[in-house]
Amino acid sequence: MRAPQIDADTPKHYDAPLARETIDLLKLIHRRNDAYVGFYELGEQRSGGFKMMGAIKADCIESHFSQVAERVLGKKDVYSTVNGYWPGAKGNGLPFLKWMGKNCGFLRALNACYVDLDVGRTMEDKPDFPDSWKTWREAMAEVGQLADEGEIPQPSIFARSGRGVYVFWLLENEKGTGDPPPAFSRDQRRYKQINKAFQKALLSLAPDPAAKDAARILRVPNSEHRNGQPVRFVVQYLGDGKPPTYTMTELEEHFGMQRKQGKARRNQPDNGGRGKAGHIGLNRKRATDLEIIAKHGLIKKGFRHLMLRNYATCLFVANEAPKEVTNSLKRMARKCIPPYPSEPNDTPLSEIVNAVLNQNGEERYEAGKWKHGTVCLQLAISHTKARDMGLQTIIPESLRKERENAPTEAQERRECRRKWLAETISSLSPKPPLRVLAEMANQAGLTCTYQTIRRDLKLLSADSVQS
DNA sequence: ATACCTTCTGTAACTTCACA
DNA sequence: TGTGAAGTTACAGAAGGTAT
Repeated sequence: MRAPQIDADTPKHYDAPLARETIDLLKLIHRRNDAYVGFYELGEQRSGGFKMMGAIKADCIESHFSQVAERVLGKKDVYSTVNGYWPGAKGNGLPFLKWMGKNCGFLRALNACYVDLDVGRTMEDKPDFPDSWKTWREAMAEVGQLADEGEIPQPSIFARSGRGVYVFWLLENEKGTGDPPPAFSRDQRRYKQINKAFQKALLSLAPDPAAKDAARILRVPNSEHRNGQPVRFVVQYLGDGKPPTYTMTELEEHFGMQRKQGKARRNQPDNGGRGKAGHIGLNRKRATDLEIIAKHGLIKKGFRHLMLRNYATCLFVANEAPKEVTNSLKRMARKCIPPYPSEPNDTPLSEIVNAVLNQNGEERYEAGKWKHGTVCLQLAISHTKARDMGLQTIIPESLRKERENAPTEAQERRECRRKWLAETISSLSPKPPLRVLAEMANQAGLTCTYQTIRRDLKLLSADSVQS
């Protein structure tokens, strides 16, 4: 077994083979090079909370584990982050940090889903939870059995946490690069749901219901529980000599989880939010809208040059290749009324493309600041016209307001349910009990519980008193 | 970009009531 | 006094919105 690479002047007061194994395990979990793994220890008093030992950049674990090794290997109550963190702008790129923010806002990579099985308890510890009296060996065997039966995906890593058991399922992104997925807030939501599904599937093994968040820290491999028991990780190598990895979609599909499609959030990057991705998304939409507008013959003399330039800018910002920008611009020019160019002094299309391609960042930023409402006025796109054409973003102010104020899915569902309820109770006397009404609503396809029916009835009666 | 707030709904435990 | 049905309440969690 190779010894870990450590600084020559670092005193070696820890077990080298153990360090080697710990480094390998940490590297297996923390695969995104620019994300950080944080190490924490409990203060003298248990109530003292967690104290930061430091954080290591994932691709520097090999060279910098020595910075924490002495305080981790064989030591009691030391923890590390399951997932990878962004260290803040100041620390970004440094191999080792003394301090790093630890909350879900700083997460960068979702390395692994996990469950924490609170087994290994005694009858005296947990008299009401017989499941928790199982030993760690029994728990691991039962998890393995469930995986073999296909109830849960095969775990990537089992770990004896000193008393109970951790089980990990390594994650990979949807791109197939093998890196873990990013940790945007929507991904963190999915992550929690998947961890919850694992808990549900392992309900007979006393899963800790609180341990499902992405910001969690768990005991470091080869450290010790405060009871003196070692923390040992075991990787499950399958047929190809690697532990299994999963995309979040695969895990969601395994558990039959349906992704909720709520009303899109304003700040989602692909929906015109801030940042580079937001610009790309917005300009894609703008380009699509301009294509629709051109198809309807609304780009007329006087605004052709302006709109063609706008269109080229959109395509360019949306990362289209220069050749594609030129081709698309030619297609759009043919749809103008009359087709562009039509006069001898009309700027050639190639010049429009070049002007856009040669803009510097600031000029491009300024060029992108055109107002959708103004364009609608210029091209005579009315509220109804914009709606009928199915435009997404180049729409008059009035339509934007209307869309902003449109009811959410939940509001629409509620209105529908209340209407049904008002009609139903007016035809029934006496009023059926809440639970019966809820059952009737469910049969009518209006899924809800009796508490919801109760609230609806309360509001309906308040409305009738007012009117 | 983020934390914080509001709204909506479900879960679960509780209270109230009628009736034997 | 026990039982079950019905109503009430607290709280959690997710979605969505907003202020900074």
